[in-house]
Amino acid sequence: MLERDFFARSVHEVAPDLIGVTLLVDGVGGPIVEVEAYDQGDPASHAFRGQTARNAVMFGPPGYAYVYRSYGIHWCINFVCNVPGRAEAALIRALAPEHGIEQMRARRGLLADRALCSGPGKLCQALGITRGQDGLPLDAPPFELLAREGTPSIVTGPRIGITRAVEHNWRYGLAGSPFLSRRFR
DNA sequence: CAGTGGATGCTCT
DNA sequence: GAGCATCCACTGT
Repeated sequence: MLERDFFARSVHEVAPDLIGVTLLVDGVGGPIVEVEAYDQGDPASHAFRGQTARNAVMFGPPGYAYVYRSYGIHWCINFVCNVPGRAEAALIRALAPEHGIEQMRARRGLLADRALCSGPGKLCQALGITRGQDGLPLDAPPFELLAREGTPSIVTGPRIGITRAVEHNWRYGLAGSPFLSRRFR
């Protein structure tokens, strides 16, 4: 498991450190290969305009899951970072499917491995993440986070799917991974 | 491969 | 009533 205070830091430190960390939900998942950072004062962040019912978890303590519905169809999961009130979070965008691949296929349909978790919405569908996991701590079931071994080679670039604050290179990925949602330029 | 548009539900203006 | 931290199918090269 990750150290208790892993998430009690700036999201800009946590996000790259998440690359290579294994995320499991009820034993299904694999090493994270793509993450985006959203911080306080970030016009692209859900927390930018203050606390609401939807984003309340972002304003709470670090080390918790913030799950929201995207485009009315998909679910996306964030890990809350920093200290309460700072409302920073790392969006988990892709992982390498290694554990429970059969269950992922059952949830996603018969797809190539590289299509199972290569996007925030796909990843949540493959791991069975919904509103039911919003606000749950990351150091207790159904979650399991396993520290990475070694230091991965990390690439950065602009975040995807946003219209504001596009200038920041706050998207982090595992260099050369075939499981990214999109290539890095 | 690149580009486009529809599906769909909820939040906030 | 607008606008999404998306995905997939479909079009045209």
